[in-house]
Amino acid sequence: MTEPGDKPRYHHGDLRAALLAAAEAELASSGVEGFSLRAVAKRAGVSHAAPAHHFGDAKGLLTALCAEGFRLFLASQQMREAPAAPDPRSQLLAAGLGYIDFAEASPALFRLMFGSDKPRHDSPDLFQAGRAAFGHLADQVVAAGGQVSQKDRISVDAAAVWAIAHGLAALIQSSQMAGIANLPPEQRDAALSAILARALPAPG
Amino acid sequence: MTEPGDKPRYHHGDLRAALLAAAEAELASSGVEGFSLRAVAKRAGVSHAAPAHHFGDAKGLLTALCAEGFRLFLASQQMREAPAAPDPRSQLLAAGLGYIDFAEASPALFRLMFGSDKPRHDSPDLFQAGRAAFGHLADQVVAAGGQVSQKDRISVDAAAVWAIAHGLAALIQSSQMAGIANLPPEQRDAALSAILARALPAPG
DNA sequence: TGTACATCAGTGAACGCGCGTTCACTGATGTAC
DNA sequence: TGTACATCAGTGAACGCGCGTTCACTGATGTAC
Repeated sequence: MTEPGDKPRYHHGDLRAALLAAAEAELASSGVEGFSLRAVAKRAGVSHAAPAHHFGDAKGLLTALCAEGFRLFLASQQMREAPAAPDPRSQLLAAGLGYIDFAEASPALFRLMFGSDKPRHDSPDLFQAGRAAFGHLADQVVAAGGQVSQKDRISVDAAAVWAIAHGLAALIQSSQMAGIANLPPEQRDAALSAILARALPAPG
Repeated sequence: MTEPGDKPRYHHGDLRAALLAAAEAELASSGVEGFSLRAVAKRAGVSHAAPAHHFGDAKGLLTALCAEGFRLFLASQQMREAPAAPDPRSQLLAAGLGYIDFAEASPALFRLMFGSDKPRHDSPDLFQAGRAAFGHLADQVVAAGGQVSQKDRISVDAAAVWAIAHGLAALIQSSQMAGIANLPPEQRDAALSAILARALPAPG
């Protein structure tokens, strides 16, 4: 992506990052199903063979974008936690709101992460990014007094919080809960918090 | 789809239904993103121009399949209700289990219905089928003592039940809750019911 | 019952399209001496 | 500081592929008389 005043240079400088940004924009505008490598390259102002140098093939680019998505996803949760009250329960509800914000703000990315076969789900980078995002949620559940898995089993507390946040996110993302999503921000947040709170065992 | 012993006839008889069945099978084996009209026609044993007579174009076939999916989705909920205890609370939990069963049994169809742009979401047939499925869930919530929307607003009760069922369904469908999904059937159902029950206000 | 004819359902060849990938290339960069 | 050279990053033309759609056609069906 050449900045307005720049001379186009043969070597880009940081094409990898520019391609990821272009891919995110392209995904948002064309959706998972309409996504193409050539369109991303065009958006980044580069020949369509260039991405291969950085990502190998098309799946590689989508995999990297998906991992990036999990990092943004985590950041979205943390963005809500910062201004919230410091008690664990408030922090957990805030994380839930951040979870939903992300799905609403980046629906195509959300779909890529949770409903697409295109990324390589066995990629270590992707695995680690996903792990970090869900681990954060699990930590919040524990802090709020819930219990989380020993070994691979997940507790009812953690599963309930996760499921309800994910369900709200997915339904809003697919325009199936417009009644709530279209409320004024404060009412929206209050309604979502009330629903999220159902997942918690004891009313703090 | 010609039965083993049949002579292939020029006129199929009920190609529309056969194409829908082939489309469902093709979707299951190739996924939403790999779905193609030609593969469906091949699977149904028919030239790839034939579907146009029944569905217009590729989007038309996917739209019809999606509507069919909502009918199966409703049936899956009812399948669980039949053997369950007749009290409203048990019936609602059963519907939730049926909701999840469907996503697990037909993940690609679930994705087509909830996470794809390919079907025409303004199709009256599709709209009606979706409406019937969600209306059923809403009825269950009301019967179990919750309150549902006046006008377009949805109640906290209904949204919570819907969100938690949907979240469990979506997460299990994308292999992100294997810890629960892989339990032996009875434990699985018990765990899911316990989580679903969180959404309900009063412990009946 | 038989024939003519309109309508319908499926065929198969052809079309243009956008896609991901490959490949020989070239311009830019960095390093060794 | 200057030159030679290896390496890297991006180009652009070409490839083959599968796709959805179109179209003239033909076989089957149903109906009117």
